[in-house]
Amino acid sequence: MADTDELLSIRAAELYYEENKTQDEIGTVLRLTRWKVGRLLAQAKASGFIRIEIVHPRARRLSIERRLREKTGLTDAIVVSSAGVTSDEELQSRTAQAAADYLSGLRPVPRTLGISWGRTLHEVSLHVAQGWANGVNVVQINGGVSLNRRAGTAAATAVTIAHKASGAATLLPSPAILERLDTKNAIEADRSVAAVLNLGAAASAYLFSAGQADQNSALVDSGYLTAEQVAELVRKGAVGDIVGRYIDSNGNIVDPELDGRTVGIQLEQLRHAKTAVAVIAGSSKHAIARAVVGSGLCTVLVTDEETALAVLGDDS
Amino acid sequence: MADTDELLSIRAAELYYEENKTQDEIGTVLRLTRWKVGRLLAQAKASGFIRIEIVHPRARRLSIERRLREKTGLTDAIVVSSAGVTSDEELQSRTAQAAADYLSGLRPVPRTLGISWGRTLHEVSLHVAQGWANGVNVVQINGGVSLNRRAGTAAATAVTIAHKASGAATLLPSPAILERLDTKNAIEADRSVAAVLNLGAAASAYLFSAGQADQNSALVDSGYLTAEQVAELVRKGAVGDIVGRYIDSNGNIVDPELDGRTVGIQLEQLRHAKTAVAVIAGSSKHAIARAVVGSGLCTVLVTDEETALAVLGDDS
DNA sequence: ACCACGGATGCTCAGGTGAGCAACCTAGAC
DNA sequence: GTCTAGGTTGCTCACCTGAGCATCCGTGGT
Repeated sequence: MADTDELLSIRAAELYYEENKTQDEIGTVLRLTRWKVGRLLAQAKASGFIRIEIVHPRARRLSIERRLREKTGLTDAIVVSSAGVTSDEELQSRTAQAAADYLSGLRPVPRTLGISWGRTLHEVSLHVAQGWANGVNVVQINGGVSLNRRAGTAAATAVTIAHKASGAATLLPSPAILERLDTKNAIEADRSVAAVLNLGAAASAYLFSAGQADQNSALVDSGYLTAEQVAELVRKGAVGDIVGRYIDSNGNIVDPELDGRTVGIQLEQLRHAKTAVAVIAGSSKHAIARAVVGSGLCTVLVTDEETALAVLGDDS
Repeated sequence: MADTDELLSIRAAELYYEENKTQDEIGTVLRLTRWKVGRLLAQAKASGFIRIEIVHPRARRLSIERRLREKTGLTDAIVVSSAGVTSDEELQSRTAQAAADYLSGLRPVPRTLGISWGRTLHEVSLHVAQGWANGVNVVQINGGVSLNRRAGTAAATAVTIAHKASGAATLLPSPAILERLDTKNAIEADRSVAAVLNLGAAASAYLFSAGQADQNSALVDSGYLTAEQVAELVRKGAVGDIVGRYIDSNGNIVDPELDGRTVGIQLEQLRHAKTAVAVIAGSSKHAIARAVVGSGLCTVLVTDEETALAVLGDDS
């Protein structure tokens, strides 16, 4: 009987959703009362046989967003749907788009926006709409100018976002990581650098991404670290980096010595920020995303469906 | 504007389908009238952004079935959904189940049912429900006893189906293909074989599957043909076989000489049958399915979603 | 044989929703 | 400036649908 009912509920669902017949008509076809049909349909839904997906690059998963807000202490969460996505690139592009959208809608509009740099942030900058705000100044919060492969990408990111909001960009004229601690101290003490760091520390909102801890990291790519150094960090528990600083799954600095040579905003400053938007997408970044959210390094997370589920601990 | 509307329709769809809010509530959230929301929703549906799938082993694709009936001359078509299917085996199992279901519901109940043999048909026999009919006699319509690897599978298929309908099974005591034409003529002339062939020719319904033309064919497996012979048939245009006879994409016999040595029902007899049910599933059988349906070799097709679309010519 | 009980069934009724229609903008032609 | 055609908007109304409720039925206990 339960078996018959299950089969019937499937037949009813086919007629209802595929052929869009009315429950009454289905009743006639299957020789049931329309109330029975309604109950079968409800049963089919409850059993999870009916899957409704919104297939669109801009589609979001509100239910996952809600769960994220509730389970973690996030102020807000944006989760893009991965329905119909085939490549990781597409997923990252969708997420970048969503981050750009979120930035445009951010209220109050930040007077100063602190940003990091990287592939993700650059893509966000491209998706931001012209005139998304009026007079937002953008300041880089971690070092890294001009060493990376396509020189100027980091600068372009900040400039583009600022320009599209009729604001000015302030670049941080320093490498991301210095080889010697005293060099780092010296450069931080330099007036031009210190001013930018202070500006960054006082930003009204932050937008940053994260890197996974492996040889594909942007820091390796840019020549600040070697693949071996990253492997060593992983051995010490690193799951990835944000603003150039490697953290473990609890959000703690993995290598204080290395961190001491890293120029940019302190994690504690991010942790105490009113608005810190992390944009993290892709299957390789589940661990770092979990660490960032779990240790309160951001107040807003923009991510993809799978990463969001990983953060929630819903994956196997 | 069109862009804004598209985005709005996605937002509306999220709230409607994921959060199941009412159109009125959505109107309040998005600052729209409820009619506008209704139109956005309709637009989202029309644009194909809303995908509703019924995820269940017994789910069918009624819309494809209808198109098949309309576009081809089929009396009936059963198309199982491939939503959530990962392996070809699962797809074939679902299709076999559907064929068994169809057989049970076939009206008028056939007094004599002619069947072929093979992996697919065997699986159908397992899925047929005990007592699916009362007093249906089953007769094999093509040769092939006991030569195949697991001897007796062909016989078991017929016996099982007959037994479950409280009927008797009549086996065709002959190889599928003979090496010499005169041996074939002699065996056909033998009274015990001729009687079965006549019985098969007079069956009130037929149920058969199809094989693809490659080295994985059941006929190769059973030792009736070598892989080289099949390759030669393919060179001549063969796309697969039904009841042991290889046909090209137009449904014509590929090799009349070989066909002359094949024991079993003639294709013309199938073509003129009132009820001929073909069960064909799996990605490797798209071509043969198209040939069978296109040349009127069956009146009913039981298949999977992808194969059905291939038959309709919807694939690239 | 009788009764109590849980689950299924059919119904009422209050919303929710889509089709169809009139009013209204808007943009271009003259 | 005026007019017209096409598209959009807000609305009515009839229909569809889900929640809640009374009833029925079969089962197991006494």
